[in-house]
Amino acid sequence: MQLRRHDVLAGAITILDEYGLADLTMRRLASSLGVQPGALYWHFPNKQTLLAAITDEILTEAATPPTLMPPTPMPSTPMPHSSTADNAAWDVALAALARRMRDALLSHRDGAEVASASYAARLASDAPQEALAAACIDGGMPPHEAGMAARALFSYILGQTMDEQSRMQMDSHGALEESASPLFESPTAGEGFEFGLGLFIGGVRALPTARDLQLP
Amino acid sequence: MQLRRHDVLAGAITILDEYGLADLTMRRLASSLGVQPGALYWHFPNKQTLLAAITDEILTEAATPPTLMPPTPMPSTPMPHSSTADNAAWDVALAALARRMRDALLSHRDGAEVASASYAARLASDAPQEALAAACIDGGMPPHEAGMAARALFSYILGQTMDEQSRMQMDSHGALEESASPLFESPTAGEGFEFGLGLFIGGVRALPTARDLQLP
DNA sequence: ACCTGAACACCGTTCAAGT
DNA sequence: ACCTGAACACCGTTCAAGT
Repeated sequence: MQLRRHDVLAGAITILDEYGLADLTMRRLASSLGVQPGALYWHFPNKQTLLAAITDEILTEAATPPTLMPPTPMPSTPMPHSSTADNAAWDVALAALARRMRDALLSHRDGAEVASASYAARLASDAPQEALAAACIDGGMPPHEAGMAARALFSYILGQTMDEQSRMQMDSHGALEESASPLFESPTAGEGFEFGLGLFIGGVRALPTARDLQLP
Repeated sequence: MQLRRHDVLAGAITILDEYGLADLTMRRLASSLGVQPGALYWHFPNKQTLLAAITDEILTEAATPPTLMPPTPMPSTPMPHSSTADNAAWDVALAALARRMRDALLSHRDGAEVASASYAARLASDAPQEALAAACIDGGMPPHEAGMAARALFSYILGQTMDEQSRMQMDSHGALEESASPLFESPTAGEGFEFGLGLFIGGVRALPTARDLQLP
């Protein structure tokens, strides 16, 4: 049976989920696929690129909602409120997108760390940021600002989720802590993310006002 | 001449600035200090801890402003507006703190990446987040929310700065790009950071209002 | 086209033994 | 207390040669 690019990717994700990023080595991946290490380099030029492919696999689906198959168009029933071109619930859509990305990262061990490394190496797809930017544009933001807002929100999603995930790993791996100054009370799972997301969206909502004011 | 912990740290930062994180190996650091690799392990238990010490060195100073030596107390001149206990310019202070942290990270090659790794490993000091939280409390936020806001803002600072820094490195290392979809127009240096910071602070400012509304 | 065999040039970490 | 010498157990990557 010949090895296909997709098999390498799937094998890598399996090792990631089961043993974590530290144990995801090219040699270990090769032996789990019953192949010599060098064989992997026919399918991927290097490890960084393989990690970026994992990142895309994890996030790209979250960035493109299932297109919500219009539930078999019932031509007789007129949709209420569906005629306005401008999406009134842009904030709901933006928040939903952000949560989908967080969930996708959390659904794989060390997912946020892998993604962070891939984006730092500038090898992963910009689809997630573009999806966020599109939601901002739906909210009436000019494209340039939407791009910046999307990048800012995505930075937050990656960083915050990485933080949560490393906290999880520390907790499961024999937690002791609650030491000296635990930065006040640690928020429960997801509370911190939701709070930061709320701040961000509140900031976007306040933007038209802020433009007249003086930003600090 | 005996090696001291501080010398190891200084040597590591020198290699980081000159050659980058990829070239900062324990063996290379040892030979630059004229010592065997094993010697480093008397001063630091492992490489991760050394990297965390670098992170603290880079960020702790930025988190604790120079205390603004009260310019030789002139007891005769009464300070105008200085009697209010509540800091009215909390947003200015918060933004200034965030900028100091960004600047500190940018002042060392791969600084944001080193910090990101250290915080992911949960080995770096929480002083930066605590400083941000204190500024939020000065703005009237309850401690629990201030902690969450500080974590969120710090995640943003780390992520966005890492993004900028990796972009810089790509630009200097033979930039081609401006390819297919450059996520609209790339912001000029610092513009992206300021915009996201403005969103975040706008969100904090809008918090009391938002608490009555329904967050999405 | 896809993979093996085998090497190259490294890593981080440990630890007895020295001074 | 601080470091050497030397090893252990790995890495990612390359590349002629095979099929």
